[in-house]
Amino acid sequence: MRAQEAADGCCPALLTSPLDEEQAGELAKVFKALGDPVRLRLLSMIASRDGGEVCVCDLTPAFDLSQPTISHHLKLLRQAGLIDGERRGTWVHYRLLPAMTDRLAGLLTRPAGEPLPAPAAAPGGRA
Amino acid sequence: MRAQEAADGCCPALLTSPLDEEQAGELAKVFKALGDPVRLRLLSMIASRDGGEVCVCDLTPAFDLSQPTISHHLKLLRQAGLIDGERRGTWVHYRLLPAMTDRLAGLLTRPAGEPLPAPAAAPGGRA
DNA sequence: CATCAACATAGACGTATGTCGAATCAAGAG
DNA sequence: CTCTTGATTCGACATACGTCTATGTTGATG
Repeated sequence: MRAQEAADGCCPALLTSPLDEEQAGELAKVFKALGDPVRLRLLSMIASRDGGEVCVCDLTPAFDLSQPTISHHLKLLRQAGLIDGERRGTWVHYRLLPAMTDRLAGLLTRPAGEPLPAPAAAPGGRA
Repeated sequence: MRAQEAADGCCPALLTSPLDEEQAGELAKVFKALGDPVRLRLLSMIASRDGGEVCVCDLTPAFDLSQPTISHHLKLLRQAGLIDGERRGTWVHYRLLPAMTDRLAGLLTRPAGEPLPAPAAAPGGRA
């Protein structure tokens, strides 16, 4: 399965080797799930709970959006493998799946020994 | 936990404290820029270059897309603060801006001492 | 069984996004 | 100056996305 991650140690190595087309597609889904302010806040609220679980009834009132919309965003986060939900009685509790965030963090972390790209000689006024 | 180092400068601490609405909007733009397979591969190709710079003429033929489309994606990556471009003579060279990827990596990295959410372990009342 | 509350799903609608071809701008060669 | 090559910008279009209202499903309660 994860054939090429062994080549660099762990993961698909976004920053150290050109990304495979298939890997790029998989990763894009996850990043796309993070590419929305509402979902980012939802993930943040879920992840920062010490117990690790948050009831939807606690999430919904924090936004100025309808309940189905929140439910929709939670579904996308779940489909991206970032969170998981479980029904307990009347309420549904969501929790973070740290495996995915760990993987992303690893992808975006430069190897320690990697030389930073030498900055251009004299940055001028243009950005 | 003194999670947030600065209001807008360094580390909004996605996983340890609820994300601010404005921070979420800013972050979402960056993640949205990463939420496309083509852009992920472009970023990967640029970042993995040892010299740190890649000519557009090297990037375009790697895709089955028109040159304007590649240029469009590069523009989005640049607007997200992930890469920067510089024209040298006929060709334009792009390079990674590691500050942004470092920031994202930090956001997605859990603090070492942070207790991982135990999967349905605590039967007691939730806080 | 009837009813209510918490979430999820379905369909609809406006906007954003990815893509293209054509036009335009920038730099070098004849 | 003109012509060619590299790259961005522009205008258009199909699709995807975020949001809503309406409806369905699940579980608790009387």
